[in-house]
Amino acid sequence: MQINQSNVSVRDLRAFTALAELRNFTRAAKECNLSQPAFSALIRALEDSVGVRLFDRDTRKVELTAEGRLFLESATRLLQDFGLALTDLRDLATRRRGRVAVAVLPALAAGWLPDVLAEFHQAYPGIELDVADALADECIDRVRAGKADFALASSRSTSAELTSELFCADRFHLVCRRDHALAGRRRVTLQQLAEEPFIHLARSSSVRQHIDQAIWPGRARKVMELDQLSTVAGMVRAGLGITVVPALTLFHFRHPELVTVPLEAPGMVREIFLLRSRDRGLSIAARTLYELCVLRKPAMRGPRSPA
Amino acid sequence: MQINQSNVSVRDLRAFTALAELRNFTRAAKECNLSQPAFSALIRALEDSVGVRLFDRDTRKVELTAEGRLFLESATRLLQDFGLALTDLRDLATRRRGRVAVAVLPALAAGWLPDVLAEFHQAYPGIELDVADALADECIDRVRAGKADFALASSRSTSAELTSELFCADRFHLVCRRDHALAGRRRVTLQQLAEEPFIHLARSSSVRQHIDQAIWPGRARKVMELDQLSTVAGMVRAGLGITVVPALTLFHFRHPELVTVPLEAPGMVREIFLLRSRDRGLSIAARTLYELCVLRKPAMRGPRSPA
DNA sequence: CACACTTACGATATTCGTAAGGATT
DNA sequence: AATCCTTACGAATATCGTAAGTGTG
Repeated sequence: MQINQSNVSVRDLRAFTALAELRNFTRAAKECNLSQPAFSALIRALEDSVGVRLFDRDTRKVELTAEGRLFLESATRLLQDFGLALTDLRDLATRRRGRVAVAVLPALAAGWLPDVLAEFHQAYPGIELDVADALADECIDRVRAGKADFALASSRSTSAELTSELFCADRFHLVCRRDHALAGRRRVTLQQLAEEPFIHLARSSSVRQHIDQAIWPGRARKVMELDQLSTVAGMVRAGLGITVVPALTLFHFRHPELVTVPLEAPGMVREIFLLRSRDRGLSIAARTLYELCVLRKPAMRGPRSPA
Repeated sequence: MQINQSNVSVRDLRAFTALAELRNFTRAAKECNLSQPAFSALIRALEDSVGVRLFDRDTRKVELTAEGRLFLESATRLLQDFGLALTDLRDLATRRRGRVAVAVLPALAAGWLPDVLAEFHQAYPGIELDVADALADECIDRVRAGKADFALASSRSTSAELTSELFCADRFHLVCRRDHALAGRRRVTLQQLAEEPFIHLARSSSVRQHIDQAIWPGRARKVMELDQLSTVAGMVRAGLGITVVPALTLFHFRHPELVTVPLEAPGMVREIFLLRSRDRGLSIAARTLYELCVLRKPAMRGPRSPA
């Protein structure tokens, strides 16, 4: 007997239980796909390893010893537990079970993500999904805290813990009423919007920040400032002014009275990044969703105007 | 990945948990007494075996994957359970734990067994003892039913399930008062007792059966018939008669007014047998007590008269 | 003498350690 | 340059199957 350096394998336990059940070396050996002498040696090695004789055997009879009976209980339970552990693990690997948590900008979460998640869920119905629609800072926090596997946010990571890669570039569009002077254009420029009454989003939104950077505040004729894009849509529809929003939010403005026109403003792009922890790799489930997101990523130019 | 023929060993799990804890191949390898490359190969083989990547590793960092974290829980529990199973088993093997059940004739159980058990218990205090003091038939039943590991009884086994070996031969002694005519003899014969008033045990006792066989009933002057030997002792002491009992019961008659004299009756022997199941081997604890019983067995001639 | 476990032994696979390679800080 | 994981490869070890051995009913 080695000094407590016993090395018992799952196969050993299976051999043991097989012999305990069949009480016959020859048949148990066949069950384990081993020659009978090899099987015999295996059992002997196991007995040495645990330090106790497990079977009383002569040429006619094979019986568990009292100690063997005790060990059989343990061995059976161990095999069962191991099997369960392995099943769990393989369920994860085959994506039959699992969990993915993502943090996504509200615009993407509402407009683009649902179809992607639907596709994902249909392919892997056993995987639990956790979506947080949050602004950039909270997205980053969630990834950093391990509460999200990855995030789609509009700013790069601030710390070295996260990696970021460009996911898509969200270009801006004019939104106006169908009867507006610019409604028929294929493109519009910032200059053409300078004197238009403008419906703004709150200063805290990333959209507003981009716009303030491009159209310096003094130039635009601000009519009002709102928090929700759907409210902005209502205001524009009522003829109170125009607005400018990134392509990914245009789904808020799909309405027969409204028209969207791509904005000609080369530098004016809201970049969206895919953020994830630098050291903590993605789980299989998370990686799968990650890959699907990349595969289904919105076209870089943004969707055409619905007009 | 093999088709569900995974063979994982305890050593693999230990390596896995070591690496999960240390997050460093070199140190974990040392912990497992392996060269670092061998350890690396072992981990890779384990990952292949379970079919899932368990660690994310580059040259600078080793981290569990999400799947690895799940498996760590299982592995830890499995190792713990295995350790417990092994400890239990080795406790049995080293006789630090266990249980022995014996069925023993009342005479042996009261007179001879206590000292043997005391010795046994001192040597192996962790082993639980179950003693049934029962007559021959019940002793046999208990062994056959698996309720006793072995028995000391005064008849051979009736069935082929049990093996019996002669344990000791219990010879008969006269018991009389110190002032009795035969009290001074070194030996007495059956003839010398023929006319003595005789205190009998009940017909069901094995002692009585031996006596009835040797001294045919008509010849003895039966004074009374009792169930308990200690009552017989009292009657003899009161001068109501003599009796004849086997050596192993003489402890009932140790009294200043009583004398015991070996009986000269060659064929008259109560044989006591050690009985055990033919196929079911003895547990380590049982075998140990068995061996001690044989070692401490009463001398074949029976003890000298205390006179 | 037929069946079932054990021993013997040469062949095959695995596993090991050393040394070299490659990547990251 | 130092650290740490991986690859390469010959050597040591373990395991396997065939065949002979042994004991029991």
